[in-house]
Amino acid sequence: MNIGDVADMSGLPAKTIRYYEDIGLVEPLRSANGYRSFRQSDVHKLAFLGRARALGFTIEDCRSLLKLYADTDRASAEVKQIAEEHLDRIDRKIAELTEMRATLSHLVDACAGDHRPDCPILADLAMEEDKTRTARAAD
Amino acid sequence: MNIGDVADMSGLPAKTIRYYEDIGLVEPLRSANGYRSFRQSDVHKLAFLGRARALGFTIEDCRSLLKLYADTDRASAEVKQIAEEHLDRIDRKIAELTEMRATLSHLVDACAGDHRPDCPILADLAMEEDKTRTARAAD
DNA sequence: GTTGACCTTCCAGCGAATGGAACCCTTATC
DNA sequence: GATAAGGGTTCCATTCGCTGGAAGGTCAAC
Repeated sequence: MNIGDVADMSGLPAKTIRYYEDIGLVEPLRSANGYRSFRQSDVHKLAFLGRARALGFTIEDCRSLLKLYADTDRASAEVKQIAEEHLDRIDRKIAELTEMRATLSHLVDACAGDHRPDCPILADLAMEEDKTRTARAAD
Repeated sequence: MNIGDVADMSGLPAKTIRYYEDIGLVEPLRSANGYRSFRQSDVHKLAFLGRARALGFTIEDCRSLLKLYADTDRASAEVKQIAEEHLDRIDRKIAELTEMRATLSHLVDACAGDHRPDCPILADLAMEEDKTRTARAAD
């Protein structure tokens, strides 16, 4: 199979597939004309990568996961550890964003959003000495 | 003030402050010896930037916000629009992460995490035809 | 005069692709 | 046989927001 077909089947852009070959995640064969020639197993691997990336695993995680997948003697504990660490990362990210969201939506609500220049958002960012600072302290 | 003092006061690393000068967010003066010489207003601007970045605003947002802050004829609507767009970005990101989290924690829970090789996490990533796929479909 | 803590510039790298240029291969059509 | 469309190839640059490090200049204290 050529790269275009594989792109269609795996849902990954051809560019990304080439990149994945570059960094050693897949190793397609080559046809006589120099075109990459993908086996069924390559397509399967790429789809695996697509799903792992969609779950937010890093490329290095993906590399480990593929290795574990290939190793039928693996311990599921190893896989689970990678997934749990990733889950932690996600939780930390969500917590961070949720905090941002709270502060920001607070400020947005307080802003009239009209033609006048007075703006609690700017006042907060500038840490001006007014009620906005109190609002921040109250968070 | 030299960059080290400003770093301490603003909470930003010196490297970051130099970078912000590079991209035109601050324009400190220069002393005779070539050292950057920061005014009080520069420090204020940098602290503003630090807070805006902590809320997740992009550098380009920050540039706009600084411009609006400097413009006493601004309409608060302009500030609010930037903040609301950012809030949307945050909401979309949170939604994305929350979905990842749900799927992933599902899989983690289903994985024994012991010495045996059987692993629903890998099975799902590989889209193997078993109960895991059903679990995914049920999400 | 020498140490050590500052400061300077410039270049490279992170993650994970993505865009584009310049060029080759294949197939169909005129 | 020429040509055009639609594949494919490589390589280099760019994104975002810094961060690290090398190589060197400056300054105050001892």
